[in-house]
Amino acid sequence: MSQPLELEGSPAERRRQKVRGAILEAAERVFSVEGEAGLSIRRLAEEIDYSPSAIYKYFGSKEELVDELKEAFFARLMESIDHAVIATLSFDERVRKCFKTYIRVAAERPHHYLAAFSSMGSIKADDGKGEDWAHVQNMKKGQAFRMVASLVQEGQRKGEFNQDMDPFQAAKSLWASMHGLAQLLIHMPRFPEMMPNERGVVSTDAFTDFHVDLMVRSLRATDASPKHSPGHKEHTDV
Amino acid sequence: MSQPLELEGSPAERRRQKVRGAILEAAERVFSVEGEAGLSIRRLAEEIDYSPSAIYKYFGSKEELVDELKEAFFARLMESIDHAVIATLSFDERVRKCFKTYIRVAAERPHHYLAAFSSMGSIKADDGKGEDWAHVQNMKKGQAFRMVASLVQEGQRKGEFNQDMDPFQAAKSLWASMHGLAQLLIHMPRFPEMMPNERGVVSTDAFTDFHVDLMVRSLRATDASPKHSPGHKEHTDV
DNA sequence: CTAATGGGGTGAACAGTGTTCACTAAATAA
DNA sequence: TTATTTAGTGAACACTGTTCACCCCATTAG
Repeated sequence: MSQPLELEGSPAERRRQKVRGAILEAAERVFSVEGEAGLSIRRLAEEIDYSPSAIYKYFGSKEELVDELKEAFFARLMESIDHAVIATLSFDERVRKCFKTYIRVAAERPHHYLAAFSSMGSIKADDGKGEDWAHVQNMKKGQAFRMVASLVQEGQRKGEFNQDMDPFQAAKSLWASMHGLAQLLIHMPRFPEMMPNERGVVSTDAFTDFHVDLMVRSLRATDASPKHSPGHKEHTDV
Repeated sequence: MSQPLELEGSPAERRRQKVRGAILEAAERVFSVEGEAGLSIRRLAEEIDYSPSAIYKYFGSKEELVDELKEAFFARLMESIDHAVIATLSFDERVRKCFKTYIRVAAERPHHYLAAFSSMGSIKADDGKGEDWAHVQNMKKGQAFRMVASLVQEGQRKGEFNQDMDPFQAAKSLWASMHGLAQLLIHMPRFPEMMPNERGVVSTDAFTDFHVDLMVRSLRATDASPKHSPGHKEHTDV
């Protein structure tokens, strides 16, 4: 994945990037196991044999450092989904694979995923200006959304999905459902086995399949007339 | 809500409970605004005019104190849902009200809700023994689940919901979807207004309605045969 | 080739945090 | 009244993120 190759720039710059890389690498190592709580500047400094204050020559703050870890994680998440979706043929399987990959990757790197969704501590101040979540929109240019939304649109064109909903609103709702399961799986790994009133324990994979199945069902075209649907279909291609 | 009345027990015990109550009250006050991050023992001590170490005569640790706040919150959440559901007549509206109340209360007390779902820091060690989430099962005796599960069963009896699924698995899935939206609303309050490609901003209420609508749709009976459903119906009444 | 400059690296310190512990002082029990 | 709990205290420990004056050396300017 990471290509050491030849660091570009002057030898000074190369040395700098090398140290910077070492910091990030060590940070990633402890963060993936112990999370932000276990990642202290002093410990990090010890791990790379530098003084704590040295780290501040490379990163303005701990938050800045962790932000870089989160960003890298999100890039990998998107990459995983892209990879999984591209290699899938049937439309139905493509949709399912997209959701399942998201949930699986999130559960595989719990600390990264949780950190990515935490304004942490004092909840992000809503400054009124609509940029409070600009990072999501910029994040791979909102690629995740466009992908899910376009899958919804494809389903609508094929007549498999309800045409009476806005694909973007649907994508947001689907995201919420994915996010919810991911979060629960992280916080309580035994969640899927809970309340098995038929014989046999339900595995994480099996429950994820079940959840995704419900998600897909919620999109299906039905003859039942919707009571109130705040998403009029507007034929804007994505 | 809170009834001061006559604290039971000896005068000594009464005084003790009074101080304990003052601590909890002050803690609740700052926690609801600033969350666990803003709640420090020293600040709390200052607020009630005691020394920091005094607090440890009443609570074993900060975590223990916060746990009590969380528990109280969950009790209120359940109460709100109960209240909302009982006062609703139509089955369809009852289901919707249940989901919407959960999401609304969660979003109204973001710090409490987030704290309640955080093993926080080093993710809860999975000791193999199945008690890792016992607190949820004990929490009002899993009342929330039984309520949702029984709503699902009612729908199945009425023929409105798909009979080919286990009500408990469905309840878990629905919980995940609720939880996901609640979480997203907390972390990005402007989430509902995101990507409005038809005219007009989508309010939180409207988007919640939309999401709940998809959740209900996912339960609806269809003639389409399910591909793989890990929830065989077992007629075990709840 | 020498001299000045900039920047990597350092230890000490500041302001916090949760928590413990020896110690009073007061209220209760005998 | 005496003995024994027990609420309350201040100081300290071991942490945390972060800053600051300083040193030293590599790179660059003259």
